[in-house]
Parts: sequence; structure tokens; C-alpha cells
Amino acid sequence: MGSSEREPAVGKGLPAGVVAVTVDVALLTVHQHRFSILLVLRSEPPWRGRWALPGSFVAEDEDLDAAARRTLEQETGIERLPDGVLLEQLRSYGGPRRDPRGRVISVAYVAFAANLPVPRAGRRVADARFVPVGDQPLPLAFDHARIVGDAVDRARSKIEYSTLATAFLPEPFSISELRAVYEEVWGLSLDHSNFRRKVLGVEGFLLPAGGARPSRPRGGRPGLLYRRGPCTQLWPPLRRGDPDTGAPVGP
Amino acid sequence: MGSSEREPAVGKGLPAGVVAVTVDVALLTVHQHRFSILLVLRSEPPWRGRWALPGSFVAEDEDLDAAARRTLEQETGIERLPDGVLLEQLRSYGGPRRDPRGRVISVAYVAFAANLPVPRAGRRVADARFVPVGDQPLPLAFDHARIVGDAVDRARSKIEYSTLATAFLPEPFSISELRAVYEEVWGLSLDHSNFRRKVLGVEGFLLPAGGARPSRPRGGRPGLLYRRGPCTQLWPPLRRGDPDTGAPVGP
DNA sequence: GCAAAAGTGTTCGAAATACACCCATGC
DNA sequence: GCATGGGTGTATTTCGAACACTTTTGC
Repeated sequence: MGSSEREPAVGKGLPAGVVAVTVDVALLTVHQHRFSILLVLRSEPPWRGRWALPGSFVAEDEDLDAAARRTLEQETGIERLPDGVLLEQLRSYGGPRRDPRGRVISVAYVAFAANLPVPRAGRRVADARFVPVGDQPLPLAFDHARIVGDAVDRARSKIEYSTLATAFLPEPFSISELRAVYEEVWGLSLDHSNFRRKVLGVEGFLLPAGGARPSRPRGGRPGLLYRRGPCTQLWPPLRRGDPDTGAPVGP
Repeated sequence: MGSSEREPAVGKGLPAGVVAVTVDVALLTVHQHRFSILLVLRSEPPWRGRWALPGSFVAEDEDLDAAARRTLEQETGIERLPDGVLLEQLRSYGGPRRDPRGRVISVAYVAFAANLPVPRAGRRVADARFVPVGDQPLPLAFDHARIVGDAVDRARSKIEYSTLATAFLPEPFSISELRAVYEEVWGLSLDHSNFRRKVLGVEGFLLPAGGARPSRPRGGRPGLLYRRGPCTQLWPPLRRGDPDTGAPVGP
């Protein structure tokens, strides 16, 4: 809300409504062992036939968070977002020329999810799929490539100091599965022994869930299973870079 | 931005413009040795006579960052924002009832500044001043108390792992002055010896500027002076909490 | 000289890394 | 049995916190 108006006020004191507001959601997940993002194929102009983030205009009486949830449900055929899907605001994008239809400001969200149903086409969307983040990027509509980049940066950074990585796994999960998430998102390998010690050393991060499960069909001792604990921040953080060289850490 | 419209499109494909967008700026600084925020006294409704963050509606062809800069200049009598003032987006606030005039979404910014001129009243503003963050908070207009809280959290967190704290100091500065910034923002005391070793150990953080300056009128050895280096991220981060207890660290 | 603050050095314990080694499973 | 991965232990090293000591200033 403003404390001063630049343009003459109209109606109840608001300037003429020349700005539209959308939400765009970058849903990140680990799908078939690949760190991936949910994209939709636009079936209407502008940018018809291009891949884009799910997005829609904010309705008149709708909270921004609610708009983000609704967008995911409407455009991907996911009836109701499963519990455990984390949705947080990323940032807003408001360049005056970012949408050919006029002045459109987008409030972007990041979502972290596990175990989603295969997405299908929804409203105004011809197709929907998970696209691995590391693959040659598709040309995206609007400035969505930048939003995707910011979302991926956020995820890579946030799993360092928060328990976010568990959001990429269905419960219960083994420590190896959790380590595989870190390795896939960061693109490096971690020492299994030290990783285990670290995550178990953070109180309230992992709760024993009972039971065990082999991680590969071809042998190996089954790993004990855990579920998410109440802790949300990691201290000390997990590290993804060498202190001196900045190079990846790993065997 | 949107890939699907919820409401019928009008004009060039945009829904009816029921949403207004503002920027609000939380300018943080260390003023007279107090960690402070710039507030303005509203001279127009709504919330006339209340303290608030500087804010204004985004103009039709204006980038969000530019709107934030303009807002600071117009409402505080600061002709041109000095170089070295850092301005970054905080997040957006979009509750449907946060402004009595209608649907107004605010893109909030945080600014980090040093050595500003004393603010004065500007457009639609009766007064402007720096208010220490730690003081009994004034009742603020709109949801600005929440925005202030988020901005302060951002600052307290960001000086841990970035070189941001130097933005609160005019160049050149001594290491003690830098330490005083940390102590004031975090509200604790730090070991002068270890602090010095840490900040000098981060390559490219501090560049010798030559000369020295006593920090107090009543004696003490003058401290060598430095200016900001090219480094922006701190590794390892400076710590503000005890690893075990979460309690403040210090003598 | 004394007080105060900057700058330097040292000690001690915690923590991270890099391994080696054993255990449990599939085949 | 062998290969594969989970779980445990440990030596080495690095790092940080604490604190003693020296230096340079104002008074």
C-alpha cells in the first residue's frame, strides 16, 4: 500500500488499474531420480505452444498463497495438493515489458513436493510434465527461464541450512534416499558415512520410523527408515563446497 | 506470469484491473549508533497521522526497482540516493484486505544505507525520521509492522553470510566500527580479537585504505582504516548464536 | 602513569574429513 | 562365495572460542 499516489486517484482512492497481477509457480521435485521442474505447454496466446511455468491471474478476493495453490491444481490436474507440499514465495517480477498484453507483475512461488501424480493437462494447458533441471533447457515463455533459475538457486541454497530436502521424499525414507536427494540437487557425491553422522546429529531432523528397505534391487544391506521430525533449521549446515577452493566436496 | 486467466479477459487479454501495486521500502541504517529504520508520517488518508514505511504506487511504465528508488527520494527529501545504498526486493504482501481502498498488493524492498542526510518531509508526508529498531515500536499503518519485522530479520540474517554490514558504514572505516555495526544489529558483544581475525581472513572483504582513526574521544589506540573490497559473500559466515544453546556468543 | 582500545599470540577442545572396517542383503 | 550398499569406529587435521599479552593513543 502506498503512502503517496503518483497518479491522480480514482474511485476509492486507487489509481487507474493499469496493472495485472499473476502468480507463477516453480514446482520442484525429484522425479525418477532427477531434480526436475513442472512445466506446462501453453494452449492459448500469448506464447501459445511454448513451455512455461504454471501461472494464473490473482482473483479479486484471493490471497497470493491461495492463488498459487489454485494454480497448481487447475493447470496440472492435481486434484488436491498432497500434504507436505511446501509452497513459499520466491520474489516478484515486474519489468514493464515482460508480458505482451500489458503491464503484468508476477509474484513467483517455489513449491517443493514429493511423490506427485503424473501431471496432466489442465485449464488452458495442452500438456504438463516434469523436466529435469539439468537438461538442455526448453525455450520458455515470458521471463520464466529467469524465474526457474532463481527457484533452482533457492532450492540448492535452502537445503544447506534447512530440512527442506525431506520434502522431496515420500515417508518413510532411508538416509541413503535423503543423501541421493542432496547429491542430485547439488550434482555431486557425498561421503555416506559423514552424511549419516551429520543428519542424525541434528536433533529433531529425522525420527526413526521402524523397518528397513533395500535401496537397490541388486543387493546391499537395507537402510533403516525415518520420517520428518519437527526441526526445520539445520545447524551446522550441510556443505556443498570446499572451504578453500569452492570446489565440490566428495569422494 | 499467467498462462491462464481465471476471469474473462478484456482489452488486450488482461482481466479487469482490480489490483493496484505499490512498493514499500524499509530503509535500514545505523544512525547515531542505533540500528534504525526510516519511517514517514502520513499526511493523507488512509491512515493519516500514522507512521508508515515510505511507499507509492508503481507507475505505468516503471520497473519495480526504479519505483523503490523514486519512492525513497520523493518521500524523504533525499535528492539523489547516495552510491553504495543497497536496495533489494524483500517479498510481496497481498492479503485481500490489507488496504481499505481496495485490493492493493505491495512489493516490499529493503535498503541498506550509511551516512544519509537527515530525512525531511516529502510528497504526502508530514514528517520523516530514523526510528531505532529496538525501541518500543510505534503503531504503524497497514501491515507495515510485519514488513518491518521481515526486513529486520533479513538484515540480521544477511550480515552473517554476506559483506552487507559494510553498507552501514561510510568509507573508510575501522574494524572496530564494523564490529560495532554487528554488535548493534545483533544486540550482543563480540570478541574483538576473534572478530578482527575473521574479517581479515576473508579475502577481498576489507581493503587497507591507509591511515588510522581513534574511535573514542577518551583515548585508545587508533584503528587502521579499510574500505569495501570486491567480495560479497562471507565464508566462513560470522556467527551470532551459540551452536548448542542458541544463546548469544560474546564475552 | 593510567585507562582504553587496537593489534598479536597461544592454548585447548570441538568438529569435520578421510578413511578403514564390519554387517546384512541379493544373486 | 561375491558384490553392493548400510552402519560404526577412528586418526588426523582444521577451526574456533577464550584469553593473555603487547602496543599506541588521550589525559
